[in-house]
Amino acid sequence: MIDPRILRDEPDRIRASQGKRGASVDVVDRALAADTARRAAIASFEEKRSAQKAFGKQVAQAAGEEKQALLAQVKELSGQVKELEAAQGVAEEEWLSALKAIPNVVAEETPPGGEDDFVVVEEVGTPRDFAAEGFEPRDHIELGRILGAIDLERGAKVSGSRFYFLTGVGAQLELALVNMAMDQARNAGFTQVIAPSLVRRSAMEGTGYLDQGGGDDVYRLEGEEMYLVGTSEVAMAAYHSEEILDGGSLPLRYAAFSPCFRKEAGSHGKDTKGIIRVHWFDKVEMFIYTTLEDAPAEHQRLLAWEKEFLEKLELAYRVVDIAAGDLGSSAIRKFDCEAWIPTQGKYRELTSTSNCTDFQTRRLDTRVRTGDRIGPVATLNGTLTAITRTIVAILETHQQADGSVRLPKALQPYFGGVEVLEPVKQ
RNA sequence: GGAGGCGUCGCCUAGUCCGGUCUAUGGCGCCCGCCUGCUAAGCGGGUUUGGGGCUACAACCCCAUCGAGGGUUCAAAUCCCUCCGCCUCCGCCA
Repeated sequence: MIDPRILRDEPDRIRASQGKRGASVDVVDRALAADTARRAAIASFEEKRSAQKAFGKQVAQAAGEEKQALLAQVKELSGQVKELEAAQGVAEEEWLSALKAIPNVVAEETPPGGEDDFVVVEEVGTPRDFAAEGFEPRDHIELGRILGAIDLERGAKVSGSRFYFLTGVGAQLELALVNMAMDQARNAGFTQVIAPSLVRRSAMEGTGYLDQGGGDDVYRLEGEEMYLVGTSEVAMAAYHSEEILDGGSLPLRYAAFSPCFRKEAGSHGKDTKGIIRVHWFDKVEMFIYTTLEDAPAEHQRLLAWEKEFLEKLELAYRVVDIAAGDLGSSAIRKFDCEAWIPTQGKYRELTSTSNCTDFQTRRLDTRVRTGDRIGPVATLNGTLTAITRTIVAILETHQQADGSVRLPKALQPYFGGVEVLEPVKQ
């Protein structure tokens, strides 16, 4: 939810942002009108209410005939107050829904346009040239099979399509990656968190995931108002909801591990093979609470931590600055790190970091006290590692002609010093 | 899953049975000032949050806020309903 003050004082800033997103400006006019109507409704109600309260005091002191007379008079007033109160409620609701329909005001630096209008910020490392090395790379499905690391057949048998078992070195790989990510985060001053992946409706609602397409991508528990999170961002954003944080405690940096669940509705036919796009995966997510002023700098730090992790894994990747129209409603800017996937011959998203400013906290009612002033807090999130895609990139990038896979140096200590994963079958 | 108890403006607490003088009591903590060689003590004052009006986003006035949302009533912290949370006991379980 955007700051109502910006809507009132600088509606053109929002209109410009909508333009950059390629979205309609109608929502802005609707919200402005709703704000005016709301304030009028508040004024009428409060005026009558005040009169009623004054009357009430007289009633309390009066007795006998005088009291009866007063009661007769105040009864009508009471009816009016009720009506005006109801009208105010309606106006508030309309205002709130209009306000919620406005996505966050994109950053000045955010490229305008849609999905294809991203800007490549940098390319790090060089994709391996397998032709020059003289062999055809195997895809992660084949590698996962011969290493005994990924069992897709049984995943489908037990849970359905887009499910998998990580087995043997595959399971080891996940644990190593999680530990390496958590260690990096801890060394950078993060608080490590294991977050619930099942949340109540208010948490899911507060982060806005139910707005987008009515929550098409979100699993809901049958017969209960509980939801499976698609990212621990949901739990971590709700973590400090309805709290006033101490200004001195900022920035609050959390590294949260949780399973993530996505229905992947609408992506039928995309990435149907392997573990690039699955209904469930585990992830270590960085989540930050900080001041609005510091948010852009913190965003860069998040990006730097993501890059550090990918570099330790010796992956070739690029950083892209996502265009306005491709941002979620809560982000003002987003960077994706995309790793080179050899058998696809292209870069694929491995991590993503967003600056959501005070869009989420306003809705979840998280604020900060600085001195004697209470003000808004910014939240930012960034992937440290989404296990399945990280595994895909590692296996494909570091494979050797015989089907073995070299482990990146930084990962070896988390693997008992093992340097190479050897095939266990052909 | 069953039974019972509880939820008051940072923390503790009075008030809830019997609705109006609750503009919510008192203590602790914290802030400002006074006093005192310094400190402590003492004394005086302040200390929920959101919204609206007016404006310098000051002061001031108003409205809401006693876990949340409804209801009854001229009037609700107080009565009724629903939900949420916490605690105790039983059952079940890792």
